[in-house]
Amino acid sequence: MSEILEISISTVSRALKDHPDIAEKTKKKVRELADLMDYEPNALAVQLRTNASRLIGVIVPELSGFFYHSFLAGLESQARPRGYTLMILQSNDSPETEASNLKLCRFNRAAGVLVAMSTGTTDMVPFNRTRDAGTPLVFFDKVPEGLDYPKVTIADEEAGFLAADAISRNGARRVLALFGDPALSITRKRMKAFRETFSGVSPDTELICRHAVNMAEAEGMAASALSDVDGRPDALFCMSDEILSGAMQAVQSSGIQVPEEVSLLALSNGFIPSLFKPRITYVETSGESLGRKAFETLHRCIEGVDPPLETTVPPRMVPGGSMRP
Amino acid sequence: MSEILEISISTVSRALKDHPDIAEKTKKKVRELADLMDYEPNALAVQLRTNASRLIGVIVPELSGFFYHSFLAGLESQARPRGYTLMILQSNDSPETEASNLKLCRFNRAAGVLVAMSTGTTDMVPFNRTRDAGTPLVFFDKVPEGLDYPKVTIADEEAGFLAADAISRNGARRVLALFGDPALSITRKRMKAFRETFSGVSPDTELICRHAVNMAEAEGMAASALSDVDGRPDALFCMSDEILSGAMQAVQSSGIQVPEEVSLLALSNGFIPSLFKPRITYVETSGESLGRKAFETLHRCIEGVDPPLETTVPPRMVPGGSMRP
DNA sequence: GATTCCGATGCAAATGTTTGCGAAATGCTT
DNA sequence: AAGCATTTCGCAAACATTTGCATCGGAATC
Repeated sequence: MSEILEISISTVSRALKDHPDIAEKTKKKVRELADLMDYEPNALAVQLRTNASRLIGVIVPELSGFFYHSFLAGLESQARPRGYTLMILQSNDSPETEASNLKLCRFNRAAGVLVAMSTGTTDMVPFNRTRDAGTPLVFFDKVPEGLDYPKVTIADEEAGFLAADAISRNGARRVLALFGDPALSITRKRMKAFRETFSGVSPDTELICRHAVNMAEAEGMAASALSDVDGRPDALFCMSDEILSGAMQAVQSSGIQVPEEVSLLALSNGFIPSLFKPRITYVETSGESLGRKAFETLHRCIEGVDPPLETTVPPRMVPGGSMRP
Repeated sequence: MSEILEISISTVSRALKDHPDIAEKTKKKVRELADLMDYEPNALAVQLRTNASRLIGVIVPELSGFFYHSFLAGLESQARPRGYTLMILQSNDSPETEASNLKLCRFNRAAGVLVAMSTGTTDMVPFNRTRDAGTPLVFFDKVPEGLDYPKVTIADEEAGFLAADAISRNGARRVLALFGDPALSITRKRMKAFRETFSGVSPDTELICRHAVNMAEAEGMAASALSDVDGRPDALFCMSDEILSGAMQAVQSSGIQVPEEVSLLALSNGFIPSLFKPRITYVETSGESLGRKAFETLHRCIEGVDPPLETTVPPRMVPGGSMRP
């Protein structure tokens, strides 16, 4: 270090951190030399000593896909300026690699961990273990049922409500609503809200709810419904981008006109709906906002102030041209 | 640690690493106790001592884009099993934050750094600085012109060739080819190869090349060409997902039939083309493979063996239904 | 001129590992 | 039984930094 060229060693440390104990002129000298030889303190040593890293572990089921990416973008945009850095791990929907990812976070002494649970995870032990190790843990998007951990999610109920309200006000008579995997709490919540507001607000509209577990299934369901000459739905709702992608295949194949013959509404991040003409009207479930909120609540945990246990990001309607006026 | 319960301290270290010096029975005892009290060595201390972290810095212009997610997914799938972990940083296409990201990588003693350069970066000093600090550095996708650093890219020339060849063999008479920002080396390479093979293989086909800098521009160009009654192209080429997305808006609006009235071919990652019916035929420029290759060459650098200076991932035709048979 | 006090700086311990080297213990050979 | 090799283990240094406490010089006070 610089002490060879001048004097001392701990003085350098203090000078760099602007400690009041040391004289202004030596501070100045140290700073000058420091950036002359562009000195960079060894983060590992610092973190070892202070036992506080600036790493945030992020565990997601999968990295491909549009949602988590916008989430990461939002998260990074918040974390970066505060000096935090993201350590990204994907668990491939396997509880085992999820657990090993958690282990990796502990191993690296992450300042905090953000996790979107894999679909099949039921065992909370690995999570409790990292919490007991003193690492703040907050869930997002795919969250566990209990209330032990802070969670930040899209306001699924509100999104379901908004969607159902818009469709029923649009005057639909028969609507096909496609949902995702019923094992996920997101789909259960969205579906519950959707059904309830529907039966409340326009009880005599025919509502068909189906579950599709992937794009292909969604396409199949939409195709068979659209080809049904007598009972063809006049409105189609898709609870996610994946479902929407599948359904759109069927719509395009069928040659049915949007919105003249069928109205379309989706819950989406916004990207997919903008690919089609007319643009699909959607209720926005913004990954970016989710990322920002997630950082915010994790940051609170790290700072030691208790964050709200449940925070949600509000959805909003984004009009396109896929619904009859 | 466990020495309180038994004996010694460095023995524990050696036992855990299966050092030949220590007896099998004590190894066994140590291991048992270790996972009984699920002991996790402090990565910070280890890395400080050995001066070798398992962090790979990844610097990209932006996280929410068409391409980098699949890249990251491929990268992570390789890095994870080898015990490496990803630290991702976005530079927002600003050379300054790019430089500060590089600094962050040095600061955290990253084992290696992967970077896709920002558009406007010309100053190589920050890069040289991290190289001089002993951190292996490899570029991917958006790479600098010189030959100093290992680079891994899509084989742009080959992709351009494949596309041009397919279109001309398809019997097009008039083709509109939409390219991206001419400032990017990717678009220059793709366009050069495209034009050259075209003029070589079917010199009397009319070829119109245009540059669009974003989705909206691409839409505009495609729209005006498609609405030109006399000179409407019978084939449309898009050099990227972004361009394709824009062009598809125009195609859908125009009501022109694909592939009966116009053939369509794109260079793409594969996701966007699958959203439309008929599926768009495309030359695959796989982000995942790029990610895997990128890890491979960086890994070689880290291990000290010299990697090839330029490696490319070969494109391949993926037939859809958007070209006349 | 001695005591006190204060501002400025250095010492050394501590963080949790790894690792070269030496020591103790054991076994084997004469 | 002594010498030697071999196995098994502990000591201590090193990694780069932070921080409580001691020290040192000088100024101020009496």
